[in-house]
Amino acid sequence: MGVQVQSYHHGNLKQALLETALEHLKLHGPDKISLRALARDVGVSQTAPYRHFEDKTALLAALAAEGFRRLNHASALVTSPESSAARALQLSGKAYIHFALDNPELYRLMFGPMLSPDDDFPELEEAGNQAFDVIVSIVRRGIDSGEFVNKDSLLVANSTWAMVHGISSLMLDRRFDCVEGGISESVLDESLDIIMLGLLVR
Amino acid sequence: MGVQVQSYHHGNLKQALLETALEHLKLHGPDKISLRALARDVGVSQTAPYRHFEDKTALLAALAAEGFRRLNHASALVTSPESSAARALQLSGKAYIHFALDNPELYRLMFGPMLSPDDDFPELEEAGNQAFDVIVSIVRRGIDSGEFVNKDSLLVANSTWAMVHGISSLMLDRRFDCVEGGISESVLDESLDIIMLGLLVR
DNA sequence: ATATTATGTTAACAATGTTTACATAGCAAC
DNA sequence: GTTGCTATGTAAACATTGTTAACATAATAT
Repeated sequence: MGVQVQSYHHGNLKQALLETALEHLKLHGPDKISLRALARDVGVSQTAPYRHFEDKTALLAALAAEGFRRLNHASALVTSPESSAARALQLSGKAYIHFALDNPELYRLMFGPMLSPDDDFPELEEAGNQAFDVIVSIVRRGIDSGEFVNKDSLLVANSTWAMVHGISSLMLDRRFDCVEGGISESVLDESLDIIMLGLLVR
Repeated sequence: MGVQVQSYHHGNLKQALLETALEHLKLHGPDKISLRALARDVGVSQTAPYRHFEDKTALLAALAAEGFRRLNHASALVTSPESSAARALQLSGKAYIHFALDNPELYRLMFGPMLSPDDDFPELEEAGNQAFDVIVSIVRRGIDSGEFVNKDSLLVANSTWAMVHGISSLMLDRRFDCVEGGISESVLDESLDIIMLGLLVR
């Protein structure tokens, strides 16, 4: 027996903090996250988090980085190298938007004002860049294969990301018409079609 | 002479609070705004704001509404009924993005997580809708004149807004490549061209 | 075994949002 | 004009938060 009732050292506090923070994010917005509340939930003193995160902001940044990694994963999963670039972009975009709608508060944290682009969080920056790279590589493939217009691939990727992020963001704010309490796949498809039309060679 | 040194009643506290709040927004992010600091700056007790705003959130909502009104103004100003819808949309979009870049923290407040779409602020909602209407009316004109594809005008307007908002948001987060310390007009034009290409009848 | 480092705790501080009770001004009715 | 009513302001207090400083304990290396 000898169940480990209480040990002075938690053992995996950093991870535990991030996980409960993700839980809290599902309930309230990112601005409502409190270090002390996290510590309470994990069952540790209120200053313990400071052994693992310099700041509250640092914890939020780690959270956002995890968000980008998951977004990454979600949008990269659906693409297969066999399909056309256009189809890959469409599927990837839909997966992206669905991720945002499924994790609204996490997404708001990732792009919200709690994390200023001025402060320096390499982990966050890299995860964000990788999310962008998913789009870039599909766009490059489309340009190389002649499917897409022959414009600067970074510009095209940026525009594509802007479109997908814009739809996600407006939908989260209920400023993009969608079916009450859900999302209409056809609306999504048609919106994505509009940007794709600007990309395709005619 | 009898200069009015101190009067128990401020006279125009609500407006004064909003104005200094806009000042504070230029310096720090929306999450850094403090009711007490505003009261201090205006020279009034820390609880006086509660006579004019139920909440801190209510003040932020009023601020965001003012932001939408200004955005509105900025993006509607540049459109003239004589020009083509395509040109109007391009100019209006550029004005929109410039507004976002000129008022980064205000824009972040307008779309940030401090204001949940769940809570009810009629003033904010109306101002936001009017911003949308600017786009809708241009899109309608383009569809009616045969310039734009004959799709549902709300869908097209939504997509257009998504594009413009996406560009703005990514640029504010420095996730959209642009000239260091400024914005490249040509990048902006080309990005907007891409969405426009999807709209134009071919 | 001992020293060092990593990790956790307690106590304290200043700042904030908010509520309650009280004070004063402006104004309308009599 | 006095009397009340309402709008607007103040003061005091509370709970909560982020953060720091000083101390305690565990894990680890020497």
